[in-house]
Amino acid sequence: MRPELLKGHLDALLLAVLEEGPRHGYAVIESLRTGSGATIDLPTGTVYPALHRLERAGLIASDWQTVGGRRRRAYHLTAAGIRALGEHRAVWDEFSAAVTALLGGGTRPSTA
Amino acid sequence: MRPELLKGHLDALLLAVLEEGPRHGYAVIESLRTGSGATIDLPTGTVYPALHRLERAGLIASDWQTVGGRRRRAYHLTAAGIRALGEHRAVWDEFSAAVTALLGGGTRPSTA
DNA sequence: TCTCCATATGTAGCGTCGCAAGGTATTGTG
DNA sequence: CACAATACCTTGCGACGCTACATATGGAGA
Repeated sequence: MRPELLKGHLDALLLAVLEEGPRHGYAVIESLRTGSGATIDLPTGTVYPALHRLERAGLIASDWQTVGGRRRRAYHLTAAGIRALGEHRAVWDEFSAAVTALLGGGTRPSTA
Repeated sequence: MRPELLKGHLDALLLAVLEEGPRHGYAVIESLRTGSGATIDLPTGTVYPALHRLERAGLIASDWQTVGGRRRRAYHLTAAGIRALGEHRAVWDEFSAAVTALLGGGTRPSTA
């Protein structure tokens, strides 16, 4: 699928994944892929900067761990992040409803 | 709502509106607003360049009209545009299903 | 008549942000 | 010793929606 479709929705997805529990970057990518049926499969160059952005914004926080000699950075939601996730969900509901309505308005043949 | 959410979906919406019948730019904006319950309310600086892009891509075509002394440019779908709209619908279905699944995965409290 | 708004179209430049590409380091395997 | 998998990071590009501005006509109101 065209990648730019994500624009503006990435933050919501990252927050939603972290709501299920703390994850490090690599694991976040895994969760997105499995949770979406392989539809959402993001490169590290997309996810890591996005996580940094969210941390800078105070929506998530991180702790460094060392597991088997490898350094990991585990992210978890902050209170502000939980709030933001709620807003994102509301925005997504409204946006997706609007787009679905407009796209289905013509002949909607697929639903048959 | 945040505007960048549209990224990548604008073309689909424009094609869908034009599927209902030929429209000029101003009317396209109107149709999007009314068809989405005022959620999708786009500035002309967004819509006109997008229509030009779609025409350059061969997905829509235009005819100049003069109605009441005012020049209008009426756009209509081409065969390629109809095909593209179908693909856009499929992509949207997959994308929105994936995002909805991921966003609802945690606690989904709103649906009660 | 003059002004102002709605209609109707257009462009230039900016900012955002996802992505491709490249880079570092460790553990384990052959 | 080489190579893959794990795990992290950054630079720079490109796409594209938006703000702001510019232009022109018709009709309503002062």
